[in-house]
Amino acid sequence: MAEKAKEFYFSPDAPRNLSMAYLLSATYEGERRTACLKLYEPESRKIYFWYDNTKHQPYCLSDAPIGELKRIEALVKHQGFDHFETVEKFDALNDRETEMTKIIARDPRSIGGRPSGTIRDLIQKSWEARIKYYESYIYDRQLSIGTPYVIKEEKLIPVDCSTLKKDLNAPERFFKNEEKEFQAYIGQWIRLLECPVPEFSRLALDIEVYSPVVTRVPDPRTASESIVAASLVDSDGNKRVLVLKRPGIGEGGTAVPQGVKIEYYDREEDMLIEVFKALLAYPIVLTFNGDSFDLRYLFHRAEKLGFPRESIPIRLEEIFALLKYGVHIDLYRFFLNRSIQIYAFGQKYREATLDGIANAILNVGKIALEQPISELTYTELANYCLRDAELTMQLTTFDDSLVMKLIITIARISRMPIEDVTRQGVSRWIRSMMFFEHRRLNWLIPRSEDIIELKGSTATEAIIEGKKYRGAIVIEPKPGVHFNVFVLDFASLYPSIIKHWNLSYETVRCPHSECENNKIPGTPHWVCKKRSGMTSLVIGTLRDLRVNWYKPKSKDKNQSPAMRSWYNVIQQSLKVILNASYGVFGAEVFDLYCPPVAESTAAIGRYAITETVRKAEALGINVVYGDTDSVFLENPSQAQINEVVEWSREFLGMDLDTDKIYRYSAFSSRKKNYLGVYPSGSVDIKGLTGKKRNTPDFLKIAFAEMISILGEVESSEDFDEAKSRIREVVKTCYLKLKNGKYSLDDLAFNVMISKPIESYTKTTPQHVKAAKLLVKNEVEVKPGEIISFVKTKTQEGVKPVQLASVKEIDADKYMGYIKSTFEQVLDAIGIDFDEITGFTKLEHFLWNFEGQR
DNA sequence: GCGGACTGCTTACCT
DNA sequence: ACAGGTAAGCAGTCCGCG
Repeated sequence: MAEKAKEFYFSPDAPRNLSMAYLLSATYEGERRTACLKLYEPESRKIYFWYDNTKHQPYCLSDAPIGELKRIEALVKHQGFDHFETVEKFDALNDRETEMTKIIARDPRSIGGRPSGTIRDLIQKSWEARIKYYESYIYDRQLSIGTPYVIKEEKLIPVDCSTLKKDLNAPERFFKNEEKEFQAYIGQWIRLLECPVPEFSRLALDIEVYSPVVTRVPDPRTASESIVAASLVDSDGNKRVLVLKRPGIGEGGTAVPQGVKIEYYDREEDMLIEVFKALLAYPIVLTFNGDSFDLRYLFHRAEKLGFPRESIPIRLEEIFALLKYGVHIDLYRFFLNRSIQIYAFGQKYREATLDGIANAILNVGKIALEQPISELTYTELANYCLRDAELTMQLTTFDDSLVMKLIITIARISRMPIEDVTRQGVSRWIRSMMFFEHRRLNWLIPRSEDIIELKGSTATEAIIEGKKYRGAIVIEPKPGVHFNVFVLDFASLYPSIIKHWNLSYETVRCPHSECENNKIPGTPHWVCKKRSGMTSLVIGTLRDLRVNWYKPKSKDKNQSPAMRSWYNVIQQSLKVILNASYGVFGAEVFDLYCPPVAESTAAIGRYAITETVRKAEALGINVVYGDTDSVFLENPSQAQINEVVEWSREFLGMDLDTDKIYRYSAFSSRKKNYLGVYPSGSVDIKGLTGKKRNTPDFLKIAFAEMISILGEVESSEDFDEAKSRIREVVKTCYLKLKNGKYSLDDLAFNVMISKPIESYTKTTPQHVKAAKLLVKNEVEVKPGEIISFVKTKTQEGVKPVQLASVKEIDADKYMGYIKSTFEQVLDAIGIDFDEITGFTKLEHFLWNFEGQR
């Protein structure tokens, strides 16, 4: 077995000379004790390993001089200790140059990679000891993940991307008004971001496992059951399904797609070898939940069947499953990332399941199963398994490989290996980007505890109990209908503030007494006047790039559609990073956590919007609403707008733009709750129940009908007609409800259960009650699932749709919902719900009477 | 023992 | 494991009521 497995394992060491290859990831190679880079060469479509030959070694830093450290016997005798060096670093926190001792080790685990007995533990204070070795390597060598390199005589040399794309030298001319240093810096970013991205040859993998108990998901740690099918779909369109022969199973059902032929195996071992061959044949392997299931199961199953470890091309970590040869991307983890979900895909999908995401993005779902896996015919099993791999692949191929480009772009910005960038959150991306910058400038990376100790905590009080500091302001809406409303907003407010006010962990509450008068409005904090902050520089640059370069280019009709969409990917990636750039400073998990920075940003935001409202009102403009970074102005003249915008640029130093214009907008007295009708008649809806995703479909549909009526309203006179049409909509809806015309699905509330059922200890919300009923009926319920339930007249008051019948529906409860949903809008346009429906007590009686007949 | 006022929990949303 | 602010509905509790 070992021999057979070994024959397909090839050694991908890079040759002495290699033409252009893209750097995808970095790891530590334990046997050779060096950093190892994975490079993708697009011509051969192979991964090559390049091992460090610059004698780079792992290290951490100490503020004690060498002489002092030499006296620590356990340190100099530590088996991982190599030698000391003295280095100069800039200590930004204290604004001084400082001498540090580099404690250089033979292997990374000796520094801090073990629970105990590490070098880190032997010294009083250590710096940069918690950075993974391969990260440290990337930063020290200033490597750009996702960009091309060549190898010449074993040396790794970056390719100048402007030789690949001529106009990459143009940016300096565009940003000619900026300072020289800034121009050069922004130019570097543009060359990094716009460097061409190759097509990546890749494979999607999915496996199916036999399960004796239908309701139990097979456990990958024990891997006690057979893998009965595996599907392999690649980016060239090749599709394979491998199926294990089992007694008593036959073919039957819909045939597998044309061009696909089921490959049968008598022995599971032979099938696994075929899967492993495929894992070694592709530079990138995609799975959906492969970290926790597919690759983990394959690994343990192979071990169980007697495969020697070295013949298994998978490297298991605690939570991740990586590949020895290529790069494994677990799309489940990538799509689960909140920033990706919200900012890159605009909340298109709710549940992070293959079925949920594929349905939302690709309009295709998984194959629905009528029977458990173990009872399917070979053909049914093959089809099912194949679909999963197809969907997994399509999640990276749709829109001209949007997802691959997004991943590469974020990897470029964050300086993170592809494996990490697809598995970690935005706070880790920003951490990595900032650490890279520290090493570029030879700054000491500060210790988190030192930042907290020096900068202290926050000074403002949050409105929400339990929060750390005060956030944004929402301006009280002026209820009613307002025509010709201009919405002005600050282009990326918080990043602009960070740039313009020089905010950074080292500049806020800096050590200079002469800066203390440079106060941040609404706080006791001050900001440095002598040095420019690193965060301010980095985030400011990314902001300028997005606002002044990529966003316009993504809409520029002179660019080809392909280029526009590429600029859009870059613009989106920047947005994801920028949106989180303020929040991370208020998040404990962030290594540069600095509450006064986040607090100051929010405080300046409040200052900016309040002053803007004051200015607008002083000019005689009616401000009808505003939230965080926007003001809604009723029927302003162009001259008035110009004046506010001009004032903002001069007085606040920030760009205020007209974001949108409404023919009219309608507010109730509720904040974050309004509708605005564009001149085209399309309607912008914010926060209204009728649009929320947990609202039953029948209500959403009726609500949409009302909205389309309101979209046709041109002037205040039109409201009379609209009113009577809306009345009909509500009445029809109510009648259909009473007459039982809506199906259970129409009536279902769809609420996500965010925790395991047992952890709802304080209260039992309705969706949890419904979930409990499901569990009672042996339906598994997992966190993150959407529970669909209807309101019933039964004991619990709710029932999951699967178990309910139309007869049990509590129509009165639903009537209350119709009322509250419509009221949010009717309030705003000055119509009373009971008046519009004409529901006098007598009529109520009559409706009920009719409903019963 | 009952119902209204209140608080706290939970979800979904806005920026 | 980016942040805080807001709305809504329901669960559960308190309190008055001869």
